[in-house]
This record gives sequence, C-alpha cells and structure tokens, in this order.
Amino acid sequence: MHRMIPEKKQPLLKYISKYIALTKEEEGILLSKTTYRKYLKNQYIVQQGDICNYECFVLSGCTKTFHLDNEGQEHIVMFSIEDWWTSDIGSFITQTPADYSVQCIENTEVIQFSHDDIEDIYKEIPKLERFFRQIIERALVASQKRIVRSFSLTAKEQYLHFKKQYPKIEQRIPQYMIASYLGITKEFLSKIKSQIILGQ
Amino acid sequence: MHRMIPEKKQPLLKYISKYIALTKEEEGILLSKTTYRKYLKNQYIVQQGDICNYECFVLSGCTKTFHLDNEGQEHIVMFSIEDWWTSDIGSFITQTPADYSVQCIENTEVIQFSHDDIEDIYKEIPKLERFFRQIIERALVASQKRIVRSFSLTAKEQYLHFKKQYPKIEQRIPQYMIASYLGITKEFLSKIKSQIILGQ
DNA sequence: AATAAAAGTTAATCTAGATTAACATCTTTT
DNA sequence: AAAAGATGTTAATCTAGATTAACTTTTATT
Repeated sequence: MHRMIPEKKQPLLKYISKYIALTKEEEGILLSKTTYRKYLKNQYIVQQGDICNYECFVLSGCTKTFHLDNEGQEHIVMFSIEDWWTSDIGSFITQTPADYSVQCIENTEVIQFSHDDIEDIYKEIPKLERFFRQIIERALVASQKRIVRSFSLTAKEQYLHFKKQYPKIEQRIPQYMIASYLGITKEFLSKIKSQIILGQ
Repeated sequence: MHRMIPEKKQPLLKYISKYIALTKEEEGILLSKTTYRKYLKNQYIVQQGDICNYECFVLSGCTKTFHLDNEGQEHIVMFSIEDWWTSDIGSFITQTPADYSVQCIENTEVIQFSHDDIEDIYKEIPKLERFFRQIIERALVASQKRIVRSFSLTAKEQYLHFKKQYPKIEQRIPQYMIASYLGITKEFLSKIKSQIILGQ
C-alpha cells in the first residue's frame, strides 16, 4: 500500500474529469486521501460478514461481487473491470456486515477510498459529493433495469443482452460465472449457447 | 400547484432532518423551490416514453412504478407511500424518455422537485446534495438486495419477505399488483396464499 | 337494489429452466 | 508427459411457476 503513486492514479483523474472539473490542488488533496493497491487472482477485497472498509476504483483486472445463500450457492450481482467501481456499497455506507463478497477473478489493481477518507474528501471538496452522487445514480438506474429484464426477458434474451452490453467481460470470464450472474445454471447456459449456434 | 403551502411541507422537513440539519433560512429556500401537488387515483405522475420532470416526495396516498414490456405486460418495480420518493430516476437524471410509468393507486399528495429546481437547490444548499446522495445510496442497496432475493428465494419466500417488510403496503394494494411486484402471476400468488393458510 | 366491472380463486395442463449424472476438454502442477 | 483439478457439454428426468379457463367474491355505478 502506498499513499502516492501519481502515475497509477491518472486513470482515476481522467475518469472523474468526465463528470466534474478539479483544480490541480483538488487533485492533490484527492490523491493524498486514496491508496493504490494490488490484489492477486482469487484474493478477496471484501468477505461477506465483514465490514466493507473500501470503495475501490478498478485500474486493471476484474472482480466479481457475489452473495452466498443458505444453500451455499453463489449469486453474482456484478462484475467490475477497468474504470468501474467495486465494493459492498451497503456495508461501506452503513458500516455493517457485508451481504456480498468481492473477489478478484484476475490480478487486479485498484485505488481505494476508505470510509474516513471519503468523508474528509466530501468536506474538503464538495464537488466530489456531486460526483459520487452521479456515480451512484447510474448504478441505481442499472440495477432497476436489471430487475425489469429478469422479469420480462427469457434466459436466452438476458444472455444475448449481457453479451451485447459487456462484450469485453464475456471474453475473460468463465461461463459458469456468467450463468450465476444471469441467475441460471451452467448446464442451461450451455444449452442456450448451443441453440444460438444452431440458429435460435 | 402552489409554491408555498408551508403546513403541507412539514413532513418533508421532518424527513430531511433525520439526515441533515437545515437552518430556517435554508428551509425557506428549499420550500420556495418545491411544489405541492395533488393527484387523483389512477392519474399518472410520469408516463413511460415521456421525460420525467419531477422527483416526488409522497405526503399521502400510494403510487406504483412499472414497466410495460413488448407483450404489454406490466412489471411493477416499486410502490411508494408516505415518506417515500417516487419518479423514474433514470429519466429524471438524464432527461431521456422514461422506462417506467408512475401511477397513483390512491389519491396522492406529493411535493415535487423539478430538474432545474433541484440543480438550484444543490448550488444554494450543498448539504442537500449529501442528503440526496444518501437517499439514492439507500435505494441502490435495496435494489441490489432485491436482485439477490429474486435469485435465491422461492416465490413463497419472497412473498413472506414482502409481507414482513411492507405490512402497511400489503394491506392497501390489490393482490394482482403484489404478484406483479414479485414477478409471478396472480393465480400463483393465490395458490401460495392458500398453502400458507393451510400451514406451509 | 340491480348490474356491471374489478379482483380473487381453483384446477387442469403445459413449459422454462433445475437437477442429476456421465462424459469431454482445457489448464495447472508435478 | 502424466495426473489432477477446473471448466464445459449433453441428455434424461423433474418441478416451480405459467397459461388457460371457468367460477366466485367484492366493489363501483346506475
């Protein structure tokens, strides 16, 4: 962990600049309040039941966020790659035990915002409160749309939507995880794929 | 529509005070930027395809937010009662056509925030940006939990969860709308209920 | 009070997707 | 390069929940 690796933090600044404009000084404050960190494949960023201490901006690699149910089944709620966010946001906000685990599917580099640091950031740079509000608004919109898709589309339609929306993610992730994300079994996804190859 | 009906706006101020403290002056600014409005049962606050102009705080009554799919089927994504918010937040934020309709199930009183007014409010009272961020964070957490429930619970378990979490809403809403919210048919909900009465 | 419309129930039949299990292929590790 | 583990496929059988349709109860309208 290092407080300052400026060259690693350029992608975050570029990302933020799409939403709001920061002065050089504000960028400096922001960077001083964040931490660069590398995780290896299979390492956990958060474990279900622990308190989630960080929101992470992904620089490289890939993570999955999933919930283990009473039967020990894994339900993936999201994947995160470069330029996305990852955490158990509910746990992070309320500082209560996490409902989800976040695990790296590849070696993954992130920039971490701790709970205390993010409060400081909001105080010192109120513009960033706006930025995070906008990020969360987008996440909420995406989540609501996913609920509607799960009700109104068949599994095949949902899979085709996933392929179209996240072509990069589909390439690098095992099928059984995509099945989990879609809420179906790996066997049924296999069947869907062979139907698609044959021609619907 | 009236710009100032202060006694109607007390519940909103009380609600906000649970999250942040406003001065009397700030309360005045806020109230001057919001509108009180009454809708009759069955009236639409937003129609799918239109641009959603308002976020509404519900003072009394009840609304449903739903999506009509290609087969003309209605999928309810949320109900809103007193002290909740209602709108198509995606459409409101991005000022693009709404994916959802919001319709009143009862005569409903609301306080409306227009898109322009809310931007003014953020500028004049930055604290309220924090407030809305927190509201949206909570909505996101609830939405993610609902996705997990839809994957890991049976329809009966989801219904029991709904009854427990929203006992007030269950009383005042027709069964077929609850079925739509749960993503099942009214016939199957009817079967579930008779199973529960008999004893699981 | 009579009628119509809306909401809810029951039961028979059907289907999307789960489960089980055996097998195939691709990756690591030694 | 062999063995072990992870990932992916195919096929048979099973089930939660959908569909259809006829019927009952409740609520609103005249």
